[in-house]
Amino acid sequence: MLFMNSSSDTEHRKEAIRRTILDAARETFIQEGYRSISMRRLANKTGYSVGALYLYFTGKDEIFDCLINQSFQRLAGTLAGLQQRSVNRDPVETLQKALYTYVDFGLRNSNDYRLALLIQPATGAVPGSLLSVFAALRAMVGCCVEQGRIPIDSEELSTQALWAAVHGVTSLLIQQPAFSWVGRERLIQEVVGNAISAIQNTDPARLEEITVRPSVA
Amino acid sequence: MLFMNSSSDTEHRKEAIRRTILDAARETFIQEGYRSISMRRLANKTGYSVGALYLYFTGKDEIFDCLINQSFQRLAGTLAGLQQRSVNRDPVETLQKALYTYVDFGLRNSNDYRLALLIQPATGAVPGSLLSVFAALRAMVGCCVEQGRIPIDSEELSTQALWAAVHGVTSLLIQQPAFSWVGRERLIQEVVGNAISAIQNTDPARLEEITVRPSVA
Amino acid sequence: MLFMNSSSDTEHRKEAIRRTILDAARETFIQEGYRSISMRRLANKTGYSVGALYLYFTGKDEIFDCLINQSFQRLAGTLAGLQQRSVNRDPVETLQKALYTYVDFGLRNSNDYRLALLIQPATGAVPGSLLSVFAALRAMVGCCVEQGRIPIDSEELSTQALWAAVHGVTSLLIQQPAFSWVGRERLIQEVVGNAISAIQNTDPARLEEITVRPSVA
Amino acid sequence: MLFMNSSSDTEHRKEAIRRTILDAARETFIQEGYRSISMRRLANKTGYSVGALYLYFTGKDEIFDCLINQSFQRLAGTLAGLQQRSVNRDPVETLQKALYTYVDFGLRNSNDYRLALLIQPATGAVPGSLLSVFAALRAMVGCCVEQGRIPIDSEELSTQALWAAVHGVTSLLIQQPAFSWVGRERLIQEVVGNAISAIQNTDPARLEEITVRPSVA
DNA sequence: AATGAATGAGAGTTCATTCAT
DNA sequence: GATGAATGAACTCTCATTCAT
Repeated sequence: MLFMNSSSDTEHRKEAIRRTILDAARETFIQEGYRSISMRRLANKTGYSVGALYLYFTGKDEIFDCLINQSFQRLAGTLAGLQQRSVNRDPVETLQKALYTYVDFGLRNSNDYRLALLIQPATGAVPGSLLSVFAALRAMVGCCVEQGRIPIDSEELSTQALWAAVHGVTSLLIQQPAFSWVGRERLIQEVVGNAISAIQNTDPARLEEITVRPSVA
Repeated sequence: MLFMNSSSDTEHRKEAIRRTILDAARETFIQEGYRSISMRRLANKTGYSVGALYLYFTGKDEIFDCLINQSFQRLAGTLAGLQQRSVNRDPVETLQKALYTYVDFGLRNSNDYRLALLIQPATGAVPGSLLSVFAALRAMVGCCVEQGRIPIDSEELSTQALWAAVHGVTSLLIQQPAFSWVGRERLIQEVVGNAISAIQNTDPARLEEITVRPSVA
Repeated sequence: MLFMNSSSDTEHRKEAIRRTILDAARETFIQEGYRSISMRRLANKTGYSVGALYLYFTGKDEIFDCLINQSFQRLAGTLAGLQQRSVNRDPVETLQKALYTYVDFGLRNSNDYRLALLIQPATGAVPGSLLSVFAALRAMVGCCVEQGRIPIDSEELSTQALWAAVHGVTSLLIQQPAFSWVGRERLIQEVVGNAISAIQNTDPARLEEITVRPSVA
Repeated sequence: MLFMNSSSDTEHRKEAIRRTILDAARETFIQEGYRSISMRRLANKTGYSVGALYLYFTGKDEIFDCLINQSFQRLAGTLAGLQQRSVNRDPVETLQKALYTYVDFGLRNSNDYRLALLIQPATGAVPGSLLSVFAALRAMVGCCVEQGRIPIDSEELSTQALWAAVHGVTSLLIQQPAFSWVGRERLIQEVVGNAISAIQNTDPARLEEITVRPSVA
């Protein structure tokens, strides 16, 4: 009886320490920029020795991956919750809310966002948590399609276009804070509004009209 | 008389060598990725000694800045030329061409694009060449406004929204090549098309409708 | 009465666990080479914790020493058995068999052989098990002397020369597998044959003839 | 004129420093055993910084390789000189001298010898300088064959057997200095004498007689 | 003007060993 | 008796930068 939960306890303790380390990593990261996270610095911040970090993570990469996944899983969860709570509401409005949520999330967790989307990933694979975020968006677009608010067959395309729109404004605001933006809010509203209204009118036929594709030397 | 131009000559020589170094840097950069550029490697490529690089540049950062500026000045120039050559054409169509040009440029010079817009700039200042690119876009939008194709007073806002749109699709395609995009071309056309049609309909009044702004915990 | 054997039991248990650990060590050792044995890896293989290893061994060195001794005790035992079973046979032939056995043993247990004889021993002492192997060889040479097949008084010298011969071919074949050996078997037969025939003719007088001893600068 | 030799001078200087570093490496190696050569320690010994070592060598491996090659090239050179100077002498006597020289070399440069032949080489390739040593021995054996002192067609086999013999005694004396050897000189003479006399009598037919090849469980 | 030499700091990672529990 | 946690020192190697010549 006494030891029944021992392995479970161990797991819990281990997980708790992993969280501690990740929190410190995130903080260091926010304070000093992504450049400054070295295993040694992280060890100092956490109070652990360098070697101890390797007891909880296989290496630096895993720490980075965990940071990113934590963040984006939170976003994906928020988006999923949003959809569940809005089951009888206007799906387009819900989608719009989701886009705002996405941008807000990026701006509030700009370091994670940078880490996940702006820094060349070592591996070419798309992080699972990012796919979850995309999937959540796509599910919302799917609702709109079901209710006839978005042309059929454009579900994937429209979702990708929406992603591009919100990512564009989010990353520009993060990476170029010194630019003379017309108010952040106003720009965000413009971009989100444009994206939402555009996909509602997406007409495959229209695409055919555009034949001009310039080249750059 | 004999030495009158000496300082000018010196300047010319200096500038020529700077160009030589930058060319080698760009090439190395393209071949091996921005991560692998070290001053030593760059010295080997150019044939100069490591120390010599510091005679022409204050350090690694300046070399990077120059690379970026060179690239974006080229883009800005291309866009300006586009406008000049399209003086009697439909300004919206010209603008559309410009957006495609922007995306193409980013995809073709993905290393430069990454360096300029996706990697945290050491200094907060926006590079001048990037401002030039933006200014070129804005000039085109201005033409549209002049001809009544875009609502008055939304010039700055619309340009920023356009930038966000093209930057969004460009950077996603660059950074997430492994994602299962619906064809690149199709996505680009969708995004550009959406952005163009959206700004034509931008209605300040519409913005007021949107009052919902969610928060993320 | 109840506890009389407790210390003996304890000893038995301890010894059993030591054997378990050594077996795992040997296996790891064979699979991954001596370089890769770390206490952590060994702990994983055995299922024990790292700390537990230190309850049964004073440290890594003792584990290595035990491994070596185990192996060479096995060889010494094999050689002794060989002699016992060959009590009425030609002692020279038995000796020859023993030499082949030695080489075979080295090649088949190359990791142990490397560990014992090719890697600088931490302590200067000759491992006891190695002395046993030598003693077994020497006993066989002694038989040959007794039966007049080898000149008297050269027993120790001859045994050492034999050892040198078999060790030479064994270690070269182990350490330089890439060398273009005339077939392994052929070389072994040549070396063993040479050694056997040479000691039969060892003539102390002959040694005196050799007076030339060159020096290397 | 002034700069004509500049690259040559540079090369000379570089080579000189390489030698300095190698000397220090050899010394450290001799004093503290092969285990203790780390780049840091070597840097301390030489007075250079760690990074500086990498200006002259590509890494630790190259330093090791150079140490080994230096030594064995010296041995190969000595052997070659021996043969040249003994052009009209008894080739067997010259060969005998060479074997003594080999053993002496190993004992006097025991660290190099250990490095080259007793420590598992990282790469499977046989070092070139070791091949040179073998080639020198083989040339001498070839002389003996030419003069009818050694049976024809056994040249390669005999040379390998000789190598095994001298390597055996050399490495045993190096690795087991605490063993109760009958005097070093006496053992060496026995082994070399045996080897020399044995190859003179090598008879392919004899090999056929030996059919017994035991196995070890 | 130009260089080769040199450096110190820092990177990620692994290790044998200890010890409170 | 046994463990999980932790450490500190060690490892090889790379870097941007400086400076005497």
